Amino acid sequence: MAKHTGLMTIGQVAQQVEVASSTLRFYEREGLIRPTKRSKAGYRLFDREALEQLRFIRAGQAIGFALNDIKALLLLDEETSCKRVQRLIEQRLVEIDAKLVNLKRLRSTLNDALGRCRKSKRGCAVVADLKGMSKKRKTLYS
Amino acid sequence: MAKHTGLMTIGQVAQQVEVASSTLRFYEREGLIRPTKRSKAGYRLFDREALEQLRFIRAGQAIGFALNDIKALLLLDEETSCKRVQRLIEQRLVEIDAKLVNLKRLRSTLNDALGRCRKSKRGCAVVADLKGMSKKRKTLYS
DNA sequence: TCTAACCTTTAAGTTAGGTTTATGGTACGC
DNA sequence: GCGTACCATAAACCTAACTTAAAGGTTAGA
Repeated sequence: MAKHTGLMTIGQVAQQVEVASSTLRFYEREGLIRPTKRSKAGYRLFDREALEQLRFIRAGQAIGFALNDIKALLLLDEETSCKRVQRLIEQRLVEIDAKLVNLKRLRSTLNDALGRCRKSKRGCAVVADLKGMSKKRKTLYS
Repeated sequence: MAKHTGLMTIGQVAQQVEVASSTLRFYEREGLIRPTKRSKAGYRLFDREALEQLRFIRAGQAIGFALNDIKALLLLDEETSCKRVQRLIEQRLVEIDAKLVNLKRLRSTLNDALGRCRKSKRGCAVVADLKGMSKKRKTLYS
């Protein structure tokens, strides 16, 4: 198959980047990747660059970008001014900071409750806490 | 309506706890709440306790519990041993700690990239970073 | 009595990021 | 030339937590 061109079938690509073939077809439908060409029989054939692109996509996901954002990043193509990229990143940083604050607060709330819960003979401190919590704060988590 | 019983219609409850009426019907279907009674015409009527219960639900959501977990907590009812609650909380704490670690790492990655991105005249440091990232780490984010 | 703002139900739609199923063609080793 | 593993497509399904739509009954106020 694909004798000596360096091209790979969907399954080979899938194995390399550790995603399901169905996911790759889904990415293609969403406009995130495109096979280099098709074989006579209609098989998708990808070159090594596709691997790079897919790793880029997975890395983008790993840092919390939605596929739509990643698509935008892919369309930029390195030359383009990175203003837009900067804005995307800055936005993510704001979100992340908010999450960090909320998670830390949440952590200590739960940890305190757990401490009291472990000590108490009857009744549950955590449940009691939850009952009172909504009065104090709007969101602890996002 | 509901002249001098202290009962409220779904819309009144919805307004008090700031959720949509449809959400309350959804919660009922899911077994999270139940109206005290129905009016002659079939209108749901709730007492003040329902407000408490709903605030409990929202507080639970705010700290990252799924509705199913919250349902379990509601069924416990304060008397019950809080072993199960403890396990739920401990589990959440583990998740939270993992998230904190990932978010912090992510924050500094993005922040570094952003700094370099702001300085560079051409090409985008962030995009370049993303291209290299997948080789270094599995997950930065959850 | 009319009308606007409620309320009821069942069923289907939404979002994101895929996965699964049904049906059928292709490639390769023995 | 057979079996098995792989590929193709379209369309349906999945989760969570809701929202929206369609069709119709109720209530309060002027």
